[in-house]
Amino acid sequence: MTASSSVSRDMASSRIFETLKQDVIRGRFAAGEKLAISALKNHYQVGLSPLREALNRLAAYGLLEQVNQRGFRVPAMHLEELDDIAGLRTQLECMALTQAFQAGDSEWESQVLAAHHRLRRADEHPERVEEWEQAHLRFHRALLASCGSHWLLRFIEQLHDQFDRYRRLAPPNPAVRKALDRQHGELVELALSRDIRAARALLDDHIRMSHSVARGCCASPASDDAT
Amino acid sequence: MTASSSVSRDMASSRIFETLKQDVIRGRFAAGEKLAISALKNHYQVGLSPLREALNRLAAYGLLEQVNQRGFRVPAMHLEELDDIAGLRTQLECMALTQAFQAGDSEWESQVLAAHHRLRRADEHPERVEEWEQAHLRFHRALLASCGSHWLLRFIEQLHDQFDRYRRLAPPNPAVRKALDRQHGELVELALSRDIRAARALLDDHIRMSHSVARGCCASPASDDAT
DNA sequence: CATCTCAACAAAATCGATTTTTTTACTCAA
DNA sequence: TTGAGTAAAAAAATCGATTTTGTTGAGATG
Repeated sequence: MTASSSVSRDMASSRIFETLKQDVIRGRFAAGEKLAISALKNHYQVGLSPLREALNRLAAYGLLEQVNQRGFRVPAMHLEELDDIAGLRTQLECMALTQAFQAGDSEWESQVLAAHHRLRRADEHPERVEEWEQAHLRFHRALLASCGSHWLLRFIEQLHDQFDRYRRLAPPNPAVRKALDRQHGELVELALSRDIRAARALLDDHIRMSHSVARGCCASPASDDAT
Repeated sequence: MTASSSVSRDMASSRIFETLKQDVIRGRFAAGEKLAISALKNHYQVGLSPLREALNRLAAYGLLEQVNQRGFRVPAMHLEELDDIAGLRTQLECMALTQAFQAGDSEWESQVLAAHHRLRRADEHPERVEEWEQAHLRFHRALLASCGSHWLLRFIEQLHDQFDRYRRLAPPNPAVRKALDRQHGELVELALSRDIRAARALLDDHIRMSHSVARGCCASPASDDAT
């Protein structure tokens, strides 16, 4: 197709930004760990300048911390912060959901259905975790996409990334996964019938469930060591 | 004082970040303008690396846009986006205000009073605009500081910066300023008496007033030109 | 024995130069 | 006149080297 021919590959700094972002979210670094810049440079095989630009962007995004003359570190994790993130995420997503239901047109409905279908398909291959993760993210994006607020969506995305950092510490749990998946189906139905009240309650539950799972794994936090 | 002796000056990149941030917010660049990197380098007298790191941070923060292989530009301004920013800011600040009133202790009350006093003092020198602006920002920060949510405060700060970019386009208006200042005083009283309902209504009005002022100046937007 | 100093070391931040990409200006043909 | 093609110019991105700053530990000092 013609569209894909315009794939002007992005800059090294953008590529390394995405890679590092995923690696932080997936917990490939220890919480509180100091990032040795030259080690990263060798590991990812990139130059110093694009690497530093990526680190700066990640720090501004909140997935790294920058200390004055002593480089970058992965933020420590605290139960307290998880609760903050989950609580705010619930409020913002419910807000967006309401607006999305009010403003959503039939194109939105189609996208939600499509995203849900992809999510169910991804569920058939339990071994490909990352594909499911991506489909899951996209489903929730699609559900709120029609809310009409650029900034609300932006903050929700940011909170989602923060939340995922905690959630992914927890080991996979088929029972929970199954329950969450049932909720996804119900959310689609409620979207089509525009049942705002029920959908808000369900989304609240949905996040609460993930929250409590993540909470269990954050309880004994190998957090704020540094040395 | 001893505290100020620990002024380990920050890196060049942080300094230029702050400078550029203020310059964008204060409208020293045209909306939609492309930033010529080497021109900035000369103008601010900094090296390329710290400059680029600052630009990357600003882009991640949302005060600049980064296009793939063609550098950075100041975001265009749209009435539609102003409405989005103002609406979301109202919701988030009211949310934070409620929590701040519930969780605020006497230390918080003291800080609010102190910030309000500084704001009134700054008001006595109408010529020093930036001092008033800073005091104003700090007053609103102090009012919400005890809300207990790091991330909520972070998002509010970000929206505040975005909002200011629009608000500062409007010419100074003594009548409006006076009305806003009266509201600041009322907010302090409502904070001390913990009158959540009244305070939310007042804060809503407060933002709405600034919003409509900014809206007047955004109506004929010299916005998305680029050439 | 604890603490301080300072040199050697390691790491981060910055600079200057090079490489890559985009934009501009121009030529020639339809 | 217009439009495609192309070479020169400009700008952005990246690299390698240098400078600056923080850290460590041996030896001196109280």
